[in-house]
Amino acid sequence: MLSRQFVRDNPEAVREAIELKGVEGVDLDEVLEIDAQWRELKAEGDRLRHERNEVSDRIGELKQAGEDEQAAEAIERSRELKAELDAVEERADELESELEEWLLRIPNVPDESVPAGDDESDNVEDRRWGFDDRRELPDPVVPHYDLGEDLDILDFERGAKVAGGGFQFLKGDGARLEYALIQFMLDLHREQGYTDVFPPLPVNSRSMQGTGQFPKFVEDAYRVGGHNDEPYDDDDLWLLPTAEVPVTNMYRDEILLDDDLPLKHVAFSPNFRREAGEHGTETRGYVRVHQFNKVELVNFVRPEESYERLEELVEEAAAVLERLGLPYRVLHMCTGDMGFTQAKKYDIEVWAPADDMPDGPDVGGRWLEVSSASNFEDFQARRAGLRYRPERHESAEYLHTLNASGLALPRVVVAILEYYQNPDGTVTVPEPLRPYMDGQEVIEGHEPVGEAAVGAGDRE
RNA sequence: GCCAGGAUGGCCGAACGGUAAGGCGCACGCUUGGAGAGCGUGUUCCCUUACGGGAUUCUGGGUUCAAAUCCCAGUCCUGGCGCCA
Repeated sequence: MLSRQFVRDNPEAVREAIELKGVEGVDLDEVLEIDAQWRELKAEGDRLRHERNEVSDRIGELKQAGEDEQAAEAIERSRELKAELDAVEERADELESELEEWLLRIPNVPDESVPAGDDESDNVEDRRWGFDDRRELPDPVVPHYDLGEDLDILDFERGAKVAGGGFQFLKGDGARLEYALIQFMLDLHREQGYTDVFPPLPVNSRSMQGTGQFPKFVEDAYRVGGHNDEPYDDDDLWLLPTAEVPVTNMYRDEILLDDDLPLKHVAFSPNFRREAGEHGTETRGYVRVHQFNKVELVNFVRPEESYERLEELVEEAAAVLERLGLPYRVLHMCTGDMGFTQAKKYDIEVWAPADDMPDGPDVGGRWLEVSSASNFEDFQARRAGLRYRPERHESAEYLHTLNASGLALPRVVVAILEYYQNPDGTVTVPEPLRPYMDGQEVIEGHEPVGEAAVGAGDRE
């Protein structure tokens, strides 16, 4: 949320941000008008209340002095003032809550360093890593969704049976690979100075609003009880779409010490997203699912340090791919492709070589986003009441929040299954993961269970 | 889930219908040879160019001319009982 002061003082910058980010239904002129009216009523209310306070003081004094007649007059005057005041303040409160509603729907303003652009085609590639000395790959590379079923380590059909489309089982070495990745990532980030947090998985509405998911993106969330269309209040529960929500809200309405900053938390959690209307070959398999695991990095920093921290944050997330030897690129997101809450954002995309996509790299395959590193400046901090005290005697200020995935597990699994694939249909386990898999070097797959085994031709 | 008690500034803590004591911490100033102690001022949010004003005792309602104080509902905390992987 932007401050009222900022919106008042920089209407053009706000107008531009609304347009760039394609936010509809926000009439800035009306917002400014409401703000002006509210301030007027506020001044009038303050004046009336001041007078009433004076009268009230006098009643106390008169009563003490035993001047009952004069006290009765003053009480009468106080009654009149109260009636006037109620009318003015009721209207002022209405305007103020309208104003708050609007402010929650106004997007963050992009930082000056963000490249201008309309959509994803205008994003600027920052750098590529790992393509010069890449592995020799089988031809063709089998897509992860086929290979995963061949090896019987990914099972989408049974996931759909048990929970619905978009849910899956990881089995045997598939599950172990996932666990290994989680432990590996947590260990790496701990080396980078992160403190572990394992968050609650349901979060209340207030938390979803604090990080900026609500009110705009209610339809993407899984609600615990009740329908998403039904009205909700601050206490209703939702399954977290990312650990960013509980971890950023962890210090909500608190004041941190200057010494606490920068505060770096790493959180592992499953994530739940409805992904309404997202289907097709680009999302086939383990690429866009309703439940997935993610290791999330959340930073709380002093405002003057947030942009430097963002650069470091990208490195911290990318380090996962470098240790695993997976080629990737970093994209500088343009103004038109940034989300509602971000002031600046980088995407890290890993290379998945199997499915050639038009916007993939020249060597074939496609890019899969595994992390977004974002600086929210004080946008989330203001929504969530996250402050710190720069100097001990000074008043508290909003701090800056940042986060990045470090990383989203499924797409890393996809990249491993495709990039570390061998011609015989096995998958080499990247070296750094072996210690987490009892030294296992190769994933060779499993015998299928049930009648599927007959189809595989492995039984007499 | 039931019963009882509780929630006051950065922290502790008083006031229990008449408009928020006091202490600690922190900052600045005075004082001092220096340090400490002492004294003074300040230490939440909003409106206002300013002067100044308003709000704020967990949250939301209610009673009253007036609510930290009385009543109702809720949230959270503590203790006891119950249940439980």
